[in-house]
Amino acid sequence: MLSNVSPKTASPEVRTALLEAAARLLVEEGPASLTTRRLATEVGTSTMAVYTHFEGMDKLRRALAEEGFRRLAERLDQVEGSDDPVADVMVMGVAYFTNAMANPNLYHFMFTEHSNEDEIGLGLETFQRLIDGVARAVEAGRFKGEAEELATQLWVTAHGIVTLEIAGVLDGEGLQLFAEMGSNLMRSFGDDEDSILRSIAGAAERLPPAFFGPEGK
Amino acid sequence: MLSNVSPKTASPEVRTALLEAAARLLVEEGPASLTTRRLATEVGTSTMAVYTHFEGMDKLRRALAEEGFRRLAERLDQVEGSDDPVADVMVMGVAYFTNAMANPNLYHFMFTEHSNEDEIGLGLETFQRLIDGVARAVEAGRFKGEAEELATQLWVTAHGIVTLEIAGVLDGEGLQLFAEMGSNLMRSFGDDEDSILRSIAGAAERLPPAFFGPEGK
DNA sequence: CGCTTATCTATAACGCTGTTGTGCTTCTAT
DNA sequence: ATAGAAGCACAACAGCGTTATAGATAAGCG
Repeated sequence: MLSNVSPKTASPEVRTALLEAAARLLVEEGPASLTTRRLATEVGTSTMAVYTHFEGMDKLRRALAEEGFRRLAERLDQVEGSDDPVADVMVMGVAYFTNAMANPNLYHFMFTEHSNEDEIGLGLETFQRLIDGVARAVEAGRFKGEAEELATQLWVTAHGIVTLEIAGVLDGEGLQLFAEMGSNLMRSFGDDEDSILRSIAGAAERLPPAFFGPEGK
Repeated sequence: MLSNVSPKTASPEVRTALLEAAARLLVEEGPASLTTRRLATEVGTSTMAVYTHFEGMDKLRRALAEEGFRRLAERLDQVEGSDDPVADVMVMGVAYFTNAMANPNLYHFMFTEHSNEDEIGLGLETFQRLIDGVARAVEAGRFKGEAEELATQLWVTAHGIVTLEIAGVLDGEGLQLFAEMGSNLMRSFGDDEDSILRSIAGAAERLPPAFFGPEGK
């Protein structure tokens, strides 16, 4: 490899390129493909770039986990609020589930890679979207209780289903199970059966156009 | 290392020693300590033992994941059946949660390492314990529905809480959350509030003696 | 402009990893 | 007793993350 045209100080985009290459490799080829030499080859640089723009593979992997949460937050932000906050939460739930199942390697990575103690609150900013949605349902009188507490129960259910589905023990019935458990959960939140059924119908109308399909690749 | 007294064909216990050393290393020092050379040193042999008794690190890791499910099943089998099947399920739930939180590295490993397609039903034999417990509650008229379906919902909830707790986002309130969500879940299974409260009281009596504490190490 | 300084990078090397090949030792079976 | 098989130690391979070193370019300042 000849040392030809090489920018020196003017290359903050190498960091972005590394991160995007890492995300693509993780999604398409799995975590084993995340090596310094492979990343360097993909970006067209040397392994030193990993140490210049990150502090090593550990920090790069952590940045990649954050990128995963950032993409999930972006997806959740695409869910537009309506006059039915419960339907909004349902649509967010489907977005969460669909996004996770479309990129299982990335989803698993997000909840695995921050095993280190520092900055435990990795996905909390993303989780705030769900809390806000639940808070609107509480304010509307549909849910009774503290928004964060209720949102946590929804998160636990979604996360449990997604991870077990990824592990291969749910035989692809994860989304259906999520709908069932989600309905029961919302009923335990104080919403009445008829309202839930109407919100399900309303949420269903917002889903079929493959709104959450694009990133299915 | 001199080649001194070395049994040839009469050593099926080397396989067990490797597996136990692997489990101990995983629990005490984390997944990074699972290397061929480290395992060989721990057992007092060479790295070739990994290839003699397993087919390589991949198969050894898979066997270790199975060992984790085997230990979990053993723990669940320690829960004695009583005349209150719902209380039995509650005690099993606490056993599941406590066992997982006592060895988070092993628990995470169990659901991660079978990423390969072959033999997806790794923990299904273990899961059968929960299904049987739920089936007794159904037969007793406490729960309404198909046992496997209800057990799956309990498993999803427990797994979601455990994994999020391990990830560090539940601030140690996992067990309390599990009790709350578990109660709501059982109520959605058709059990009435008073019966649930009585079963909780009955289950609580069987827990305090640190019945699930020994393996807390 | 000329010079210094800082930043980024390529190359090579270190110790580590999983894996494989080879040969020796020991047990089993005929 | 002899032939075969099986388990093991040792050495070597490519690949991994990481580090040290030196070269090349950009920016700052007289």
